[in-house]
Amino acid sequence: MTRPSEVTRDRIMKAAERLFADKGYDGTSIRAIVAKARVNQAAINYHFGGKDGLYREVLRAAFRGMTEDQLAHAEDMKTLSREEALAAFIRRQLRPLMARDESSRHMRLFNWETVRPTPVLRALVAEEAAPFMNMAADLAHRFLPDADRRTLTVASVWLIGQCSIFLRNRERLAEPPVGLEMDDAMVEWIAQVVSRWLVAGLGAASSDAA
Amino acid sequence: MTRPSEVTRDRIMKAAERLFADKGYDGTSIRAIVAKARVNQAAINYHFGGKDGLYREVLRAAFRGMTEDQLAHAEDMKTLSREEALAAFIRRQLRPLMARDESSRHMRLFNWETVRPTPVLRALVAEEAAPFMNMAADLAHRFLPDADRRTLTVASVWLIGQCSIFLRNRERLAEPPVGLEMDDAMVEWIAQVVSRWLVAGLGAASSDAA
DNA sequence: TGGGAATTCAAACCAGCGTTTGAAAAACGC
DNA sequence: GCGTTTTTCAAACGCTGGTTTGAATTCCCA
Repeated sequence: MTRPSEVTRDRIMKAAERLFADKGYDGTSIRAIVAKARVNQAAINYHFGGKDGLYREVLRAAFRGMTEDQLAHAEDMKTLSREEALAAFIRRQLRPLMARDESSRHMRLFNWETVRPTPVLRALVAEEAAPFMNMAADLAHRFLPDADRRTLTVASVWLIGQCSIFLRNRERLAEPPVGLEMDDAMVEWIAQVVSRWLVAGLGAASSDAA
Repeated sequence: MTRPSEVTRDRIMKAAERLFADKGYDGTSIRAIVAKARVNQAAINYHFGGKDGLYREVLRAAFRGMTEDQLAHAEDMKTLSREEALAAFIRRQLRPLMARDESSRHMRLFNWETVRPTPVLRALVAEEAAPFMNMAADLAHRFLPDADRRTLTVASVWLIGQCSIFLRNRERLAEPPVGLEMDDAMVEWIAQVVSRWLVAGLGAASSDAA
């Protein structure tokens, strides 16, 4: 576990996860990673076979972690009303705006993929993202019990995409002409408002389903 | 107008607009542009002062065009019910999925900026995007007449971000595990469904506003 | 403890990028 | 038509990516 080689591997993963989450794949250079991790430049190629391999590994770990998060919350979700469950779902999506912990980084990594798919890893993403998709699909199903598969699919994708504009534009939204300072209170409030709109939207749809 | 120098300028703009719309700023290289436009590589620097200058010009033109589109539709919007207006707004956002005409390219360019802000041009974007923001704000206001400024702002941003996940992931969504083939009928149908959810969501909120 | 494998390291390599250069060609005004 | 300006062009420059190299070092186990 704490073999010397494992620690550099770990240092690289940690540094890479942070940088990829903040700047995305293209925005992160090998040299930036090794500087942050304080390891030699060739170490990435030695341990991961290249930048792609490292990214694959980081993304895989992030998805695993995120899936665990989701599964852990999935139990709570069942005890919540569908409205509360949806609100929790949205709040978790917006959480990276305030928190800088591990699961927030995972969420931001995932968000890069939803918004700017990395050419390298379609297969992995498709595979690992499935549990997350199911989560959203279950949620949608609670609001649209009579909907067909296609409707549920679109609803899931739509729910997952709800918050990316806020995540990707934190700094810009703070400036004119928008002027939304993203402090904790604001994020919490946005989560509430958006949740309310979504609940009302999907909730109404369930009653007048065709 | 048809001075020889103008034609190469125009060829460059045309090619660049297409490539930037498809691949974004970082994904598009000078060499790709000049190959498509069939002009010399130095022409971009000569006519636009560099890649940044060219992008600024393309983006400015695209925003101008898009603003015109929006203003043109703004009149129609007033004659429509708020529900129909919202549906039209969403349909225009999704239009780039089916059409490959000029205004679709403008919309896709704008979408790149909402989703992955270019460091170069914050000022321009903030300035030129204002009319589009106002459009969304007006729309939100019709559903939330009693809402405060902050709520309207969030609602506008939220509306603008609704469709980016569909625009940016056309190819991926077509594959498993999602499997949404984006033909014209599908796009039209998605526009309808999403519009209905939004209408119901914002419509309900107006009645129980705090 | 000795020897082979695993790991680190500084340095270089190579490809692609945006940009610059300086001369050749074309266009323009008189 | 001529001299000047504008515009094109092929080539190269400098820089930053990711990757490779080969020797030096460290680790690990017989």
